[in-house]
Amino acid sequence: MPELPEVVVTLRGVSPHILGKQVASVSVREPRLRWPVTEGLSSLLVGQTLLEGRQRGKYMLFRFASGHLMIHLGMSGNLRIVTVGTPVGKHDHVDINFVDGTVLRYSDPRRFGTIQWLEGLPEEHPLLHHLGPEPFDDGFCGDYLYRLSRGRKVPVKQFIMDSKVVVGVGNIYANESLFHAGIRPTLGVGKVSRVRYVELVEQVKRVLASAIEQGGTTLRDFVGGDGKPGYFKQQLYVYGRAGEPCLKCGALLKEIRQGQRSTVYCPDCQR
DNA sequence: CAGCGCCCCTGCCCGC
DNA sequence: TGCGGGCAGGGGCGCT
Repeated sequence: MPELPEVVVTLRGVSPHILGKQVASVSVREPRLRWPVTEGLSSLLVGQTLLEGRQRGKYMLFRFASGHLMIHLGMSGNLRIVTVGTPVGKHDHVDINFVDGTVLRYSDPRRFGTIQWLEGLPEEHPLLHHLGPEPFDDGFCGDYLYRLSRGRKVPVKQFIMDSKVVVGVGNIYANESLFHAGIRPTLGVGKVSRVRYVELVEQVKRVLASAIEQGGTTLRDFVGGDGKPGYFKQQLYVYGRAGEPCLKCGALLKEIRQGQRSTVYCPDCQR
């Protein structure tokens, strides 16, 4: 589920409940995630105080004095705040228990996520090392995409979903951004003009920002319950609407597959 | 190096 | 109602 907006909103949602608090214990009920949960996580964390929570792409980074706890939600993960003694569900794989009884609970049915302890600089970690700019960075601009794309042939949709190009643009928002920019997802990147990249970047930023904004209001429930925090179904123009009429021009939206993922576009608005 | 296809896993939805 | 197949929003890896 989580695309960048969900990650950002999750981080904002859980942070106030755990920042500045000391870890009392850690339980890892299921270490077999995408990569196994760091061995001995408990002894690495216990006694340390959470100093900061931030995000790099879809990775969340929680800073402690001696390192960072890195959490990725994969496709089906979520984080929420519960209290000690809250019954454990089938997919509640990891708990970080704080001394005041607050629990940061990680849940992930498909186990595509990851929880790793990092020593040293997070940006030097192999999983973060090659990441491109954040979508809201000034460095992510039309000119950047234009220069990076010259001489290449990848379809523009795969290009903007490549984390070496820019982080945080997942399938849904790639579809949506391309729609709003009027660019056909299959178009080879080398053929896209500079002005069109300027437009695309603008749309990526706008679409992500509005999803985050929407999430901030829809999704305040990180606390308590067995809550799946329920992902925000904001207004999507193309994703999940194959065969339905385009909301701008009425033409029927088309669906194709690119890199094992579904692409939906308007054959009239996107060229 | 660029560009593909594969695969980790469970849940859910659809059609029979 | 039960069951099998296909599909899901991530993303690294290994092969050509």
